Amino acid sequence: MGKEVRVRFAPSPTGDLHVGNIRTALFDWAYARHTGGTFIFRIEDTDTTRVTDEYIQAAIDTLKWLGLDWDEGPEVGGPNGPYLQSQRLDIYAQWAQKFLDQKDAYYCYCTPVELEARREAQRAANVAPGYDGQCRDLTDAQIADYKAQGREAVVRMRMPDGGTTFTDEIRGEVTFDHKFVPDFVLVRGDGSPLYTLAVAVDDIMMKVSHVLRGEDLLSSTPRQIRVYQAMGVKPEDYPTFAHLPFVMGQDNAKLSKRNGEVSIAWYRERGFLPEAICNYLALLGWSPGDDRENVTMKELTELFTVDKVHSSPARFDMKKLEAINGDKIRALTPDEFLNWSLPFLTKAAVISGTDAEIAVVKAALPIIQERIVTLAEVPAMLNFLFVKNFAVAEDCVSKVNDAAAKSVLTRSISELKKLTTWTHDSIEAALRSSLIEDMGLKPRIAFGAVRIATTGSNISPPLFESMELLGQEVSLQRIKLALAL
RNA sequence: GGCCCCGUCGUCUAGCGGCCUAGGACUCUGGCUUCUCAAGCCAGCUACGAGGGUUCGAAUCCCUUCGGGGCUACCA
Repeated sequence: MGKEVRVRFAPSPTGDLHVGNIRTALFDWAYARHTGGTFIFRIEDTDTTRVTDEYIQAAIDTLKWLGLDWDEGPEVGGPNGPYLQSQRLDIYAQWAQKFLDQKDAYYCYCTPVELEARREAQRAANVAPGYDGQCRDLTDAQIADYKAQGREAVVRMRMPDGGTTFTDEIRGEVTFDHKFVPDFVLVRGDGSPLYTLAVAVDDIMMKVSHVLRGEDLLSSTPRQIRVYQAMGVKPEDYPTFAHLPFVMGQDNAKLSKRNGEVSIAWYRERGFLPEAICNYLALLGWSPGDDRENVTMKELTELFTVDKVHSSPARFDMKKLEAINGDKIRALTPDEFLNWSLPFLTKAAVISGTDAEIAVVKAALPIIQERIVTLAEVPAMLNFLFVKNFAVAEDCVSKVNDAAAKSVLTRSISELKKLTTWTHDSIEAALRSSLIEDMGLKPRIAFGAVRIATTGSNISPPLFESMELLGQEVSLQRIKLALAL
């Protein structure tokens, strides 16, 4: 109550940040912003065999792209740094030594092979597997003997008898009996710290007040609390825990490459807007409490509270993400839409980026804004305006080379040639009076032929607007070309 | 196996003992609109995992059961 809110997002970048990570980051960020607190970004890179600099940089870029700005962390610094655990090794070593001195921790000389054998035996005997405490009270002679054998020692935390009970903001009171929380390793044989040591130390030293993280860490909470105790932290100064439900894949398994793309970079390339991703992810495990679904980032920070977070896992649904992305695209201002679209157009080589091209794009975007779901569709939608070697799509040729279509196109040419003003209104008026009224054709038949001739496809943005953008000369050229098919 | 978490339409959710013949959104189906595709509008389909209690009354509280998930590392 009343304590300063400090939340952290602390990923271990062993790969690209995925949907689940980002949902956690989003909630951390939203909570910090909602409360006017501090959002800390910390990199948990104690597992040097799996974390790479590339992944760390990618994580930083992804958070930036999503608009999840942090107050303390990489690049921005802060008073509680450094924010990369790999740069805090001496801190962990000091605490580990203190725990050793206090007899809260002890050196364990068991080898991985021995441990595995004993665990196997425990499983076979149907006993809870876990460290059996063999090295808890070694004599000096035993230690000397192990050392003489050249054994490496890990530092292990002593779990006292009893249990740990804490209140999870999302799940309520949770209790773990220490019978099922074996003595755990704090420091590896090579002297490097483990997650269990580093998180706890950092959360305390960085004055983290609220730990919102994935529910996979729920059962590691008693171990962290044990470290707090050893650090001499008073219970009222422990962070508040809130374990977020998982984001699952379609088949109810943890999200993975197999059941849906998980990397945020993938969504970025596919033309999803950061705001759409955040909006959709916010709805996974949280709701404003009413029927609102479309929220901006700003509204999210205003509405987000932990008590509205679910305790049950949610399945990721691409269709709904797409629907929201479409909504967000439609809500873009013309300039925003232009800025988001340009990279996709140049990457697809539809335009090279000249001012003249951009002017056309700018004029054309309004007519496609409500017909696309992702930005990746923009190139295909506008390609007909820029294509050098225009040709009618294969599967559409048969629709414009019959007698009926040819008469439509012939008449269109003669009518359109006469126009002295070339606007979608004048084009429509000319075509309607000649093709529909004079020739008595159904609009979809008549305009369909013109559409294929001018845009090359039976699916296109609105016809008359498209022809206006194309210009009189090019439009006529293309219709003549179709007539020759 | 043990420990822990979770369980409302296909999916995301609203629901905190009577307002629930369970509401919204996405998907799907049908229709309207319409120059194609969209968008928009209307309609429809479909859910409280099961069984016991408690209560005048339960999706809401309790128990059991079944199902799903996590952890059980010198990963995080």
